[in-house]
Amino acid sequence: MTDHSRRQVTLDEVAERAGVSRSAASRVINNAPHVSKAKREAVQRAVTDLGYVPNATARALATQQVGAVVLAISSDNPQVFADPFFAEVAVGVNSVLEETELELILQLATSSRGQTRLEQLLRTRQADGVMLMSMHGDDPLAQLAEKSDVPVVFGGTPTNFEPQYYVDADNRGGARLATEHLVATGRRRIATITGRMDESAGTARYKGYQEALAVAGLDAGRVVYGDFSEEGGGQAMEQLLAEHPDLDAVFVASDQMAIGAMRVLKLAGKTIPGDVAVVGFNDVALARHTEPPLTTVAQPIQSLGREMARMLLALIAGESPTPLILPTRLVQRASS
Amino acid sequence: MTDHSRRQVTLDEVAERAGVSRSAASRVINNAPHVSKAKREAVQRAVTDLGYVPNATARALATQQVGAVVLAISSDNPQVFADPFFAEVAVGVNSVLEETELELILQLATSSRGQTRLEQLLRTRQADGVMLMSMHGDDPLAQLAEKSDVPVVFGGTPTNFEPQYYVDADNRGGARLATEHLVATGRRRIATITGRMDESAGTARYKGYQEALAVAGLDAGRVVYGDFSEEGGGQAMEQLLAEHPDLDAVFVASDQMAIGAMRVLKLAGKTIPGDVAVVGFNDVALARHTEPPLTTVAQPIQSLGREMARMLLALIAGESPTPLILPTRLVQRASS
DNA sequence: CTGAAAGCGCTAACAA
DNA sequence: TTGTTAGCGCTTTCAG
Repeated sequence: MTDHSRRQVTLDEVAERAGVSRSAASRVINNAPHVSKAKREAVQRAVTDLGYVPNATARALATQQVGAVVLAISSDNPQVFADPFFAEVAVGVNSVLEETELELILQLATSSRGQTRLEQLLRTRQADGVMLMSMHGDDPLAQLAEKSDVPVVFGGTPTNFEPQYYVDADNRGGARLATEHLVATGRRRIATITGRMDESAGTARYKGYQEALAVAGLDAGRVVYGDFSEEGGGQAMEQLLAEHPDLDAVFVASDQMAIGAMRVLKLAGKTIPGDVAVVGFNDVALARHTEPPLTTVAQPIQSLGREMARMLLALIAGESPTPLILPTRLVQRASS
Repeated sequence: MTDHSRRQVTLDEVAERAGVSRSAASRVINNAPHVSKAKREAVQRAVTDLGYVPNATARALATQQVGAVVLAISSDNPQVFADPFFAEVAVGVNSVLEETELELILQLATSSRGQTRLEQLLRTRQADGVMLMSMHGDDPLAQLAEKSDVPVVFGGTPTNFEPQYYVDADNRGGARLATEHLVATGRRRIATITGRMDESAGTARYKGYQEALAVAGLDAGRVVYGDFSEEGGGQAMEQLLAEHPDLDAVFVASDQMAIGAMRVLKLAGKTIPGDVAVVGFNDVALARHTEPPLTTVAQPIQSLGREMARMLLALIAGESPTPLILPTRLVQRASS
């Protein structure tokens, strides 16, 4: 390896080596026009000879563009990251950013410190754009982001307003799919355990459930409100069993909750899917391994990340992309 | 589209508003000494009045410090991120960085583009420090990082050399723990399914297994080499069963593989842990939910991230921290 | 097509 | 304790 790595090679050095002015060198680097072929080649040679790499900071200062975008995850609960969801989104985002010169800055806003930083970032434009995944519905940061001067795209939709630019999974459609499947397989007394109703994923899935039952002309009254946790899913199932002992199926708004629910169901002596069919949501890795394996709704998580990044790029380029809703699909396994 | 430009409040404006020189203002901002109380307060007032936030880019250019560190994950396989491991490390890292002014840049180096960028970064100091998790042993990037001018701390250890600064989980100790547990519960014909031997986690866990058996005076010859995947775990178990039908326990170097192995074991009519005891490694969420629940070795993943970040901070501050090996612990469940 | 010169916003050495 | 003065490395008018 060449040992030019000691001190940084500057543009001036390149220019001198190539025997041209700094501006000419600059033009070549940014392949701008108005440079003779001869000079262009001389500069290129100097660049490889010297191992020149432009100083991103200086460039950022001169162009007033940071060269970095932020993936911000705002949540009141650091626990959410135990979920592979986050990682997969990041992979998707990264895959499209890799094609550009942009860096990816990660901003987990769980503590108040983290939130303050995100706020400042939004106010002072320390990034060229922000992708914000807000894990609870009425996040003040979400509002602030929407008003910000910095281009922002949302992952998922806040509950209290509809952002201008977002990409979301089709939670409602997925829930409808799941419930329709239950109807199609002969179930008639279909209950649901909802997610947190302060998250749009929670409300949307509940709506999907209602819609499907309305279309089928079935009663949508067997409802217990859950919290997305395994623990909570179990409790909800107990309550459901007590209030509606006749149920023959349950659509559970997350796999975690479904796992808890299945445990309770088995404890109560119910067979799955014989007595009660169960469908979950998310298709986490665990779903394949439950007893019986869990029918569930899969979301295109990596695509979500990818599309968020693409949308942000478009925004930065001055375009006006339209919001996106990505399709979900039913994954049938033995529990229904 | 909305006009995303807005002028930023500069230090000069603050200085003027406060009626002091720019250097005085600067000193206050960085709370340096040599400023009279009166001026200090005047500046502070101006700052809040104007809503001044320093321009990080300009500061970076002037100080020659980027104000950001990189968490780089180098792997030939984008799939590794499906693992929550990555997310948890990031959370740990973030938690300590949150206490500082440093940003966290994520660099997933799976594609050659990503690797090139990481290389450039290492060569040209576009970050104040790098945390490198290298997922396969003889990663050329690892060598490059070690030679780099930029402070680097490794997560896990490469197979082909020992870096100066690293934090790793005690894979060897964990494997020994697991195997000793098997010995202590009366098993005598203990097999192992190893991980990939081009990853240090793979070789270290294999060594731990060997050590424990050597100490116990038992035969350590029932070995099949695996690849950390569920699929591979199943195949390895088949081979093991064919070659060593007398085995009464198996230490499997990852939970994923253990799950595959348990499936094969059951198919072969073996009871767990009656006929064959099984112990895994990692304590993934799934381990709690297998049938029977999987005894496994837990690693302190978040701590790993936290300690990496702390070590990097120390390095940046000019200290010489010592490498760290974090303890693992046995989580006993029904499979052993 | 080419190069000189004026910044981008901040820090830091040096005088005063 | 103050303020003045150079830069940090790059981009970008603006004349030539």
